[in-house]
Amino acid sequence: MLVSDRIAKRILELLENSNEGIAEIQRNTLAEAIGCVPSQINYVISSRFTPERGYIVESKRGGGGYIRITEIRTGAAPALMHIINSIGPTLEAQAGKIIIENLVYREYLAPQAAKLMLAALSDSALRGAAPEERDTLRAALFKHMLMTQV
Amino acid sequence: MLVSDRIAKRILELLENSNEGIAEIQRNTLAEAIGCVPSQINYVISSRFTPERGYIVESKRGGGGYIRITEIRTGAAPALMHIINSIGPTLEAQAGKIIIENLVYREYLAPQAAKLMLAALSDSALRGAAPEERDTLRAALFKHMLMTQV
DNA sequence: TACACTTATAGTCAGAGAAAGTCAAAAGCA
DNA sequence: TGCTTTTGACTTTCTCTGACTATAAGTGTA
Repeated sequence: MLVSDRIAKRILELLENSNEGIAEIQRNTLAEAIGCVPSQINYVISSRFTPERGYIVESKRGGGGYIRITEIRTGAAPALMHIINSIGPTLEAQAGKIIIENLVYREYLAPQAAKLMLAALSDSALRGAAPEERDTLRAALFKHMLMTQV
Repeated sequence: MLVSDRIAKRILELLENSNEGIAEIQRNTLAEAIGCVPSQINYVISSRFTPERGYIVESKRGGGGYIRITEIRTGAAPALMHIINSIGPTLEAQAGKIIIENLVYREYLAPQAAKLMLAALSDSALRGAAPEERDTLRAALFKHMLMTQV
């Protein structure tokens, strides 16, 4: 299992074990527990715990510093609308995949619907489109499909 | 025996030896074992492990990368496979709509899934693609999405 | 008290490394 | 001759690392 996956898993565990959906970590401590350099924690957070995926991240440096990751909790409809609005004119396959997985995790999307959407957004399904059009198309497809779930 | 045949055979073996019908390979490793260039793995996958033949392919690049080929075991819905195979290289929006409505009527497709698919196949979702590409794209999208419902 | 110095954190960024993907040209075959 | 296979150069994506920077809190001293 990748170091990044282990870090993400650990954070998700902390989120699940907290009633408020808050995980508060100390960067150096977590890095040491996982066995990686501290900056890799930043990498994982900035690549996987973003606002589009439904997280708020705050931190404090210096003595008593911390990183706090908060899971945004709203109903399904506002969450979906938020995502639809936050997706720009283009969307990469991997980014779409992570958003969908997160929606399933938060039970805003049925696994069956998620599978369908993942298939539609995959590179292989969009192979028929010119490469420079794919990300635009993917964004449009995703928005249209999400709209049906609101 | 062709190199491509040996690659395909190897993947099929992996699929058979897996309970879930999943073969996960590392492109470079397999290429080395077979004794070919890595890109030939892509060639074999894109020419033989297609949705029409009942496979779903996912992959990840970078450290810890992989290619995952999932075999769809069509127990419940041969009708869907039949439709996937009967769709040619292009598909018009109206034709897709009729097929979907029919599948819902015959209860092969949940209304929720149907909505998602209709949204993805609509002209408005595909307006980002060049007009001459749309019907090709729609056919590929439809096949990929149907595969997930088998 | 105000200031300087020290310690304890976290953040940033560029580069290296580890895969997979793309595409067009060459080669092989029916 | 026309389709399929094979090859390899180039691209893209994701991960990991470490040096350097920024900020907060604690501590001692004038």
